[in-house]
Amino acid sequence: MNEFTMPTQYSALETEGKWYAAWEAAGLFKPDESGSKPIYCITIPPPNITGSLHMGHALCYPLQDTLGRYQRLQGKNVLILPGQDHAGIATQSVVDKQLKKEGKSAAAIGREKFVERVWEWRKESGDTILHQLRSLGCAFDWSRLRFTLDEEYADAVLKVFINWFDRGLIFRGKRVVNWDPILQTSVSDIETERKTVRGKLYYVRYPFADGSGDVVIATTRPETMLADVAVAVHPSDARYTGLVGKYLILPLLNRDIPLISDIYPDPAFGSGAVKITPAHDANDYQVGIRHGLPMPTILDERARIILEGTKYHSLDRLEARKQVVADLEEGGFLVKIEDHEIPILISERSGEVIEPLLSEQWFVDQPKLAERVIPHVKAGDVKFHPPRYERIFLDWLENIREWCISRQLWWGHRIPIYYTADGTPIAAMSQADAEQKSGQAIVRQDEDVLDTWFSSGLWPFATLGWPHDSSDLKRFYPTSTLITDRNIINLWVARMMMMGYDLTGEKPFSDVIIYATVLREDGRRMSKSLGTGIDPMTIISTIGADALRYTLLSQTGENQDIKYSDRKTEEARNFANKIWNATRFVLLNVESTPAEPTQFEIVDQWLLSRLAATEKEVRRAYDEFDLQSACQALYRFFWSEMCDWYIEVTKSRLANQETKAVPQWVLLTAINAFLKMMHPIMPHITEELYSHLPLKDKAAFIMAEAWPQIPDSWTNPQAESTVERWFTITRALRGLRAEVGLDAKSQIPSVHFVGDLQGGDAVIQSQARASALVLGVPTGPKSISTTIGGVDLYLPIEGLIDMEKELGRLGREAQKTREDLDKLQLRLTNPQFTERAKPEVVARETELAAELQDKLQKIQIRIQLFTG
RNA sequence: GGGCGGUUAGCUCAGUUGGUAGAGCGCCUCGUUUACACCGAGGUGGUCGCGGGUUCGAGUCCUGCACCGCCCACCA
Repeated sequence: MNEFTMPTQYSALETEGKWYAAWEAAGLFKPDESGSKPIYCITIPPPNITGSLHMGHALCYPLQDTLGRYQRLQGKNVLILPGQDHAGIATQSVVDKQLKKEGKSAAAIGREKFVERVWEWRKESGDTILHQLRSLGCAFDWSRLRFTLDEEYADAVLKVFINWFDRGLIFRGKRVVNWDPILQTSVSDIETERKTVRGKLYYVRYPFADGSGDVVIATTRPETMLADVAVAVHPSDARYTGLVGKYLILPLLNRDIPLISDIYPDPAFGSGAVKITPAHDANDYQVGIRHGLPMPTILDERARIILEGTKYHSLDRLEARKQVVADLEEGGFLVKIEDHEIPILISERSGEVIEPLLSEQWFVDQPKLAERVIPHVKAGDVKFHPPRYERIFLDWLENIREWCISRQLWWGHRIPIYYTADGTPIAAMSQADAEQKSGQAIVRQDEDVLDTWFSSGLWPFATLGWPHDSSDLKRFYPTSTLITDRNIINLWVARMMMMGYDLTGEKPFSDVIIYATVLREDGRRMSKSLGTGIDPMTIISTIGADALRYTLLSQTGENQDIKYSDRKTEEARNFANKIWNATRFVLLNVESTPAEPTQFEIVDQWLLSRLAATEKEVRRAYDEFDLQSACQALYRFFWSEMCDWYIEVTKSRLANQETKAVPQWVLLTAINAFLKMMHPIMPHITEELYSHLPLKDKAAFIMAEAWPQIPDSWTNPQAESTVERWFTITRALRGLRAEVGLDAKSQIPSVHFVGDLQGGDAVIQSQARASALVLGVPTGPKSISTTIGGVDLYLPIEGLIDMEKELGRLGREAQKTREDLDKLQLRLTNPQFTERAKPEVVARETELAAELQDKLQKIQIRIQLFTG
């Protein structure tokens, strides 16, 4: 396709596909293997293999691609390393559901077959999202693709476990953990969500064993009384003075339990007495520990009651609640029921209410690891963008707790713990290793797998070959930038920091960018389950990846949320079309690169100066991850300055053989620079247009180009202010003609002016479409007029317009001017202002007041002329 | 309960160290000029959430409050 066959509408669909293949074939996604260029590296947040592209991804991954492309243009050796996360719980759920549909179950087919089955599933449909990232234009190095269950990666994970186990950073313990009764595994605190629901508060009477009255307790979960081992009251609570130490009869089960004293109960809440169920409540567990209480468990892994020989046995927890309440009532133990707001924990994965459950799990000593990270963050070794997230991050690290890393799943890294006959745990890479290590026979391996975040915490270095001293690790680690969303700052970023500092001795990355959440236009969340999501692939296949990228990236700054809307993608599409057509215009007018001119006109200098300013701003914006400003600067330069003004002003010069060389050169230079600066955000269209530019020295791809080098000498404030004054005058003239209803196309016979046009006569005349500019006040016919930038403009309009209307307009203008002037004078006559304000401010406002004064006088004269 | 972000034109948002409020879209008027109607020209539109304070001067700084959103938190 050459410029003459370029259609007048840009078709993203025809353009985008071909370039991705071309870049990849040219090896542009891979870093240089040799050379001394500075390094830029991102290991992308690995999407889940179960995932498919959503709007969050459509922001996150192009953002990383944009930074990578920018850094390439800046001459860096760039590696953007892609990968995928095995996503333990999510993936296991998917396959579980499939099995269920087939009438099978994981339990029935067994661990080995199940894991095989998951691998099969991954082969078939686990790569969907990787293909989608390609259609977004992401220039990732697919030759280095990593998966958290790759053999090498898995090796690294196990080594970390063993290392930490041997150092005492990993230990086994019996704790109350968050149990998900649907997934039937423990989940960590940060994988749960707190909610408040309307519920009931039950007041229950526990009689004293000696028949001397009773104690009333309040509970939201009466069914757990079946596992009560005590009732606690606060030591300062006068109501219970002298009663502590006595025994109570646990209703329904008729067991004796002690009344104990502990600081946990809040005397102001309920009756001040709390039933203690250590195995099914984290707080009660602490009380149980403090008092050495027994900790019977009465719920199984599906949250059913396990109490052989009672009527409650095998009831679901909610069924059991009804039964217990009914029985309490019947037995006369139920005092009252109140409505109550109950805080509950929801498992983020299954949506099920979490059951606190006492069980044996593996833990990581996070407080110890965090200690090492905190000073580095405080010292600024790792910077957050926006910076407010640093505080949030540190707060969490400073209050961090143990991390439960064992999951009762099959899909994942199986915990490398082997037990000898006497139950001693040995951490080793294999059973053989364990036997060698312990000198004993191994009877079994731990059944659990590791929390997915344990393995993804190693991402920035395990993907580069750690723990081996690989050349990639040496060259690309520490990585440069991490881009992620705020929901996983604690879940993932913190883990990478702790693991990175502990295992590599270095920070995993220098900058952490937290990007905005993409909401719907109405401000609601996009959610697949609610059907409120918008599929990015649909957008890509209608208006193109570039437009989608621009839509999201042009809203990306320090904001917390951005709203997606079709109107915005339309804007982006229009911008792409504008870029297409303006370039098309230039190509129609420029057949080859002219030599660099030695003489420029002022408008040329103006555009080059604007280009210089734009380049500076865009570079600053990219460097500070402020893509919003980058887009704004590029949009303004291209559309307002280059298209609306420079091209329009220059058309006549381009039509003339004698004068066309200079504007041709300027336009080509501006477009070339613009396309490079725009390329990181809109890679396809810029690559396409670049390929058509008739440049002498040109890289094979814009992607492999260098960032535009703008000479300092192009910065020309003088030219900028002069030319912008011409434009202001032009706009004023256009305004005058529109005011009186003259067609925009028709020529005005002549415009009179008084004042200095600073060489802008020709530009003003042509852009305002006047057939002549005449110096001096028009003598004969009546005119409409205005004063702008120190120039009085007169448009003779006798017979063309309604004189009454014009008088009205002049009256309004006079009034507005007077109001402005009054405000200013009020300030200028205030000694407080003239004495305390900065002298330059006073000077400027004094000058402005003089101008307004002058303008007002002239308007008044015109009114007189008109009426006279 | 604690913390963070937001509140500026009908809509979505910019607004640098305090110095007469901006963009895009929408709306209105005009327009088939050697790119582009996914366009061009002009215009309408804002007591900058509310109340105090600092200052000659506040969208911008301080302080209360309201509303929206997010995060953290062991009250049965």
